[in-house]
Amino acid sequence: MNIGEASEKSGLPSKTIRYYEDIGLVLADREDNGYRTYDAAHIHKLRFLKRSRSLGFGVEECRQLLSLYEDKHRSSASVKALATHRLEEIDQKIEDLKGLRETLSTLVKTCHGDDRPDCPILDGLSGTPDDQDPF
Amino acid sequence: MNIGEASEKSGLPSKTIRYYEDIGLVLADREDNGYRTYDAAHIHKLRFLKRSRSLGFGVEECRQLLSLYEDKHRSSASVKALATHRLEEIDQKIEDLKGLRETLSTLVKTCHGDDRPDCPILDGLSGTPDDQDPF
DNA sequence: ATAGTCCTTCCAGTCACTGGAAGGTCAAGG
DNA sequence: CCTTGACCTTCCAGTGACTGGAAGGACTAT
Repeated sequence: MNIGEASEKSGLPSKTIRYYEDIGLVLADREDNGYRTYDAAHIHKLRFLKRSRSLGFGVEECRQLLSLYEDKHRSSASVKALATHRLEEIDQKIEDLKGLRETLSTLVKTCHGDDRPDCPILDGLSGTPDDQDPF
Repeated sequence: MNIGEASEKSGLPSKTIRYYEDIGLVLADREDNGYRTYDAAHIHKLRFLKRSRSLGFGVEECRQLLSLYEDKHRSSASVKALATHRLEEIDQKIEDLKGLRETLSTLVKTCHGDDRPDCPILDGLSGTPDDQDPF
C-alpha cells in the first residue's frame, strides 16, 4: 500500500510518516516509480509509534522501545525500566501543574473581576518578593 | 545598569532578555557605546514576565498581560478572563496526564520485569493485543 | 600593552512535526 | 489522446521560546 493508505491505517499524517523515515524510525520500501510502499509490519510499527508518542515518550525513547520491541530476546526488565522512568516524569509533571494551578487559582479567586482597575492577579504576577518560587 | 546586571536582578538569562527585546516585549534604552541599559521599571517588567511564563502563560499571553499591567485604566475583569482561561487549560492538561498515567501505570504493573522476553508493556504499546505479532 | 570580562550582532540548532511550492505518476472520463 | 484531479515525490521554511556559539567591539585593571 502507498503512504496515504498507511496514513489511514496507522492514524498518522503522511507528513509524519515521511518524517519518521527521515529520522530512520520506520523505513519504507520503494516501488519503481519512487512511491513508498508499506505492509502490515510497517503499519504495526507506525501504530506502535503513535501510541508510544501519545503516551508522552520522546522520539528517541520510541526508538529504544521499538528496538526492544523488535528484539525477540530482550528482557521485560529493560522495557519496564523505561516505562517506569516515564511514569516518574509524568508524576512530576502532574505535581508541577498542580502547584501552578494552586497559585493561579488563588490569584483568580482574590480578583473581584469587575470594572475597577485594581487587580490582584497582576499584582501577584508582578511578584515583588525576591525570587519566589512559582510553586 | 547593563544587561548582565539586569539578568541577575530579573533572574532571566541575558539571551532571553535580548530575545524579549527582539520580539518587542521589553525594549531597553541604549548607551552611546551601543550597550543596552535597564532601570527599575525594566526589571519589574522582566520579573513580571518571568513569573507569568513560569505559570505557563505563552509569550503572546504575556504580551497581553503586560499591556494590561501597564494600562492604569484596564478592568480587572479582562485580566481575570485571561487567567481563568489559563486555569482551564491547566486543568485539562492535568486530566490528560492523569489518564496517561493510568494507562502507563497499568502496563507497568502487569509487567513482571525480569529476564523473560514477554512484556505486557510492549504488547500494550503495540495497541492491537489480538493481532499476530509480525516481529 | 595586555588580559579578562562584558557587551554587540548574527547564524544555527533545538523538538517533533507542519505547511507549502514545484513537479512527477496514475486512473478515469470525454 | 487529452485533461482533470487525486496522489505521490523532494526540498525549503516556519513553529515556540529560547539556547549556543562565533566574530568582534568596549571597558576595567594591572
